[in-house]
Amino acid sequence: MVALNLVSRPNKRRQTPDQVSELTTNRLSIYLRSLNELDASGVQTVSSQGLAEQFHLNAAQIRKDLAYFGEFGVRGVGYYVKELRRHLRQILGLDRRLRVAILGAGNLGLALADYPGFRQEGFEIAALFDNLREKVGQQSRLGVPIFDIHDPSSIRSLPPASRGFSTSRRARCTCRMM
Amino acid sequence: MVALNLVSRPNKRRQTPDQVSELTTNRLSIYLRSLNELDASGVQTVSSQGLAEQFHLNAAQIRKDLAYFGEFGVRGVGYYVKELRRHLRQILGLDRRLRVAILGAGNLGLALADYPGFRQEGFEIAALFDNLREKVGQQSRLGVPIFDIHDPSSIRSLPPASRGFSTSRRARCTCRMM
DNA sequence: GCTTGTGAAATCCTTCACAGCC
DNA sequence: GGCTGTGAAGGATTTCACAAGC
Repeated sequence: MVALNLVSRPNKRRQTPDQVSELTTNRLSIYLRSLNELDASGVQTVSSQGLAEQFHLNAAQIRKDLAYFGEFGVRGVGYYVKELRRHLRQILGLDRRLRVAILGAGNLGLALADYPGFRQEGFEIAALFDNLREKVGQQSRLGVPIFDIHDPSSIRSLPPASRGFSTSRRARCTCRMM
Repeated sequence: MVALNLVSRPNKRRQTPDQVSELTTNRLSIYLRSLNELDASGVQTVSSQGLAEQFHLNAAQIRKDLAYFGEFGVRGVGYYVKELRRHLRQILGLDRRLRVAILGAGNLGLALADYPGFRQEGFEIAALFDNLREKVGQQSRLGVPIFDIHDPSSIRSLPPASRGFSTSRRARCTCRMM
């Protein structure tokens, strides 16, 4: 059993609005993936049309999604990839390290804990939880410690800088990889 | 990098409708998870209200979602858990074995390939793909074979019964676990 | 009594179309 | 010329409210 919170919703009330639709924020994380690639390929600017074609979306929708958080584009030019990427990471809350815990330290939990792709995106897998006594106290190959799922307070033994989880209400994982 | 297709959308045109909203089908798989648990606990019937409270949803919405595919409920009683579960599994296409491939045979891919939870839900992980020469030809601990990602035709060596994948267009994974 | 199924109303989301700007 | 930002129109989804049925 695995719990992860990868698609971090924006903080309520960041720079703008009352309520951002979840559909919008889901798309933002899609745009961000594309911007990461464009940036890595050295592309400087991209138009809403360009993004739209990639994802079979409507260009106006993309502009609306983005305009919702500010005026990031330049008329006649499009969006500067680096700049938009920075903005999206901030809007999605990916500009700070996000500490995450994984429930279940079986093969899957251990593999997820050490998966480099998460770290790369700014997620810090800070702890594993399991209900098997013999696992508690152990750690993953890369050193993620395993705690007793029935004794959440045991996490106190973590150094304070690593505490403070954003726990998702349900043990449910909604992740997009690459 | 991992590609999985867990939330199987219903076949276009099963028993009813022109177009089922993806929002609806996503919720169906949420209901199904709950029904699995209720069934396992021996609960016989559940009302739309009962389901709604669990997920912070509107009871009318749940009734609409379900009524879209037929009249599964009984007025004054609710829904029979076993029966509704069977219907949902059929609607979501989980009543037949679904063959799935995973791209990437790293730690994560290998752990996913052997994760028992998938099999349990009727998914058969039939193949792994990787681009590392030394991995091709190997297999996971439980015997899922690894193929060359650059040579998809190599999958021909699988016994015919295991062929025929539903490939997702993008290497993207949207899975909910438990 | 309680609960479903469902039109109608309300709300939310997407698309169009164009003014405004580079 | 090309592209963004955005009001308005159009669609879709959700919620309300209640008739119908057990």
